Amino acid sequence: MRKRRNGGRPTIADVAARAGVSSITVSRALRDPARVSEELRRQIDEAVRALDYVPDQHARALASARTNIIGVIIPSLTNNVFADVLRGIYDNVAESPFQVQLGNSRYSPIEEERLLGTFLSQRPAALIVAGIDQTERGRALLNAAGCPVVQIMDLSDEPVDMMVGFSHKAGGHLVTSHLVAAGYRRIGFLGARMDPRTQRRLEGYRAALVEADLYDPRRITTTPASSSVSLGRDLLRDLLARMPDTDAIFCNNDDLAVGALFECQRAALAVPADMGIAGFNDLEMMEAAYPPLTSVRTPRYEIGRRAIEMVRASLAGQRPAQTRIDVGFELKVRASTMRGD
Amino acid sequence: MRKRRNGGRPTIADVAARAGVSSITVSRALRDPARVSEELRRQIDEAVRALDYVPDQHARALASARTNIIGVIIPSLTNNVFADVLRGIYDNVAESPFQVQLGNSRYSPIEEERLLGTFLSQRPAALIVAGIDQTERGRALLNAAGCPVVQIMDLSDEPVDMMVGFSHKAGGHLVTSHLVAAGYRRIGFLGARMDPRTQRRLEGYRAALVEADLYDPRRITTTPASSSVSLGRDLLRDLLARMPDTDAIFCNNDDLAVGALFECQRAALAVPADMGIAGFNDLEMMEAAYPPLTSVRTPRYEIGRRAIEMVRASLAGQRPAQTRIDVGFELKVRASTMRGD
DNA sequence: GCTTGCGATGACAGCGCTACCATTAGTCAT
DNA sequence: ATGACTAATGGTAGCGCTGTCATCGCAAGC
Repeated sequence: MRKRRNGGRPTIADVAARAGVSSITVSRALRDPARVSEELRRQIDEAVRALDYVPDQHARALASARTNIIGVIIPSLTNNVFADVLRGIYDNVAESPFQVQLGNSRYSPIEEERLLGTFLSQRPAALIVAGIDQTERGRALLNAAGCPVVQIMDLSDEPVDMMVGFSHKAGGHLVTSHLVAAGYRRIGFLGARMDPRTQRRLEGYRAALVEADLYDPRRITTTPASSSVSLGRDLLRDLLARMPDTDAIFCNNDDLAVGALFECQRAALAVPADMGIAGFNDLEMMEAAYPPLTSVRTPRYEIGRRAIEMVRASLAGQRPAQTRIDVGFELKVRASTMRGD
Repeated sequence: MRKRRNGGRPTIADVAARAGVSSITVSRALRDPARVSEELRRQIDEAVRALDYVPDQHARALASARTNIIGVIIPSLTNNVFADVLRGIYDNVAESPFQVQLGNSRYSPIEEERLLGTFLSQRPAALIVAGIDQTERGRALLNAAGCPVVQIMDLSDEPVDMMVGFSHKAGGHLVTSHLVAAGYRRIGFLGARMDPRTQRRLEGYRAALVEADLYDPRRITTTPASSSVSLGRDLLRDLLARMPDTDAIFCNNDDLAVGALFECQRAALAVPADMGIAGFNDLEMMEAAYPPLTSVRTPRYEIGRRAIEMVRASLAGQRPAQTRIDVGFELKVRASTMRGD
């Protein structure tokens, strides 16, 4: 009797023996049933079930120099925005033979580059990375990846391969223009983290205010700290200390907007009369706040879903017609910016 | 010249040739440097660097029937509670040779069982699972896993292997007793999802109110829907429609508490005078709310950190002295339950 | 009837690594 | 000096699967 190191799990040879065929036929029946006659296929299926056979992924990967791992690199685990994207990814991978390998770059391009190296050394089936702001070497790694690559959350004119996202600058511009149209004139900006996407939203803000001839850089309040509700409170407090006549704020994150709302309540500033508040992303809580908060709804789950869709199509040999998808966004105007004048 | 399927990556044989040793010595030098003489070790290190050699994980796994994958199964990606736990896990795995494989059971024990099967078929180095409420077969799988297993987030007297968590019932009891002590007499319960941990918090609530002779099951409002801020608003509205004299609520999640706060503002109910509000978990936003919201702080990051710590100790052959760790919790009393009477 | 082509199946040789055992040289007690 | 042991290194044989080529019928075409 042969000694087994694998804890008694059946191998493809066991299935083959039971089905009365060679192991390579079992391998084919499993990977591409059409290449095996119907009768053998039935016998093999029976044997697989009877033995409770599960293919060994490592052996498969070693022999074929291919895996079923989709690497996903995102900058944050705690940011709800990415949680929704991940849900879109995991939900749509669940029924497939693929597995997700998740990496957290913590908003550091260096860390992202390191993760890319680690992931690529495992020959992933595909790679999904958040953002378009890789380091030079990171981009080189992606270009040489030899597998489908999807950049998500943002848009640029030079995708490494495929891309699903929306324009953050346009989003920032839209919401800021809305504040102007609503009658606000001294509009501030609250920004946390200041990662590249945040920067682009700020650019949109700036462009909209320059157009309206209302731009005043002193109303921009940012911090490298990561976004949170308490930070929204603190940033608004800072801004009002410096520029007490500010009459509206665009918060680059919904967390900040909620924090700012609480700070207004604390300072007895009426929203939207004394202070207009708008956020970005439209997390679920925005609509439930009192007053409900204006925000830019971004289709985050959809981004995850589409990314997996593109990956699966590519791997099935059907490269999607559109390799650069703009999923857009939608301004949700709510009471927090409806000034009654 | 031999054909390579691996895209030209150097193998252990290349390193061995360059260092002038056999490949098995390279293998040893990499895995357990102490078993190789210092001189060879130096030469091998040099060769590894020169060739930019990265071991093939799949070949390693196949040959050794072991991997460096730590499987983690959690019930939700969007719940901030688990995001913090994940952060604790990922942060503490980053510097190790281990990799995390994440599974999302979506609060379904069946799905969890399926994931356990998938993960175990890959012979993980260790498994971390949320909760103690596995299916019978899931528990059997864990018992037979043949690797360290850590159950997290909860406590029981029968760990499969190791355990890091706290008592949800005690947490629910503590916060409810606090409401009683603060002078509230008609205390409601808002609960979403009603997963096992939520159920235990409800048990704590019930026990505390029975002790105080204030228990009235009609004040319990629950839903299987998943927790959210808008749900907190809706549940409180329901509760007040049925039991308008309710003077305080324990919300089984902070989301619900924030939603309830907004609903009080909408209904012009003063917090804490007309309505006391307490949550659970103490997410960051609780302290920033107006008024700041009472909650039970749970050490979520710490749970992730300790789980990895236990796993790494076990795998290093140093089984931790304590295999069942109660990380406790802390009641954060804030203005939302400080009635001035 | 014989070639040609094609679909279905199998034999065999690895993929890159490690378990296992063998070998060698050196150390120590007797 | 001998055997017994240890530390350092190597040789060999797989781990479980798939790529590649070979083989075998069998139908179609001349």
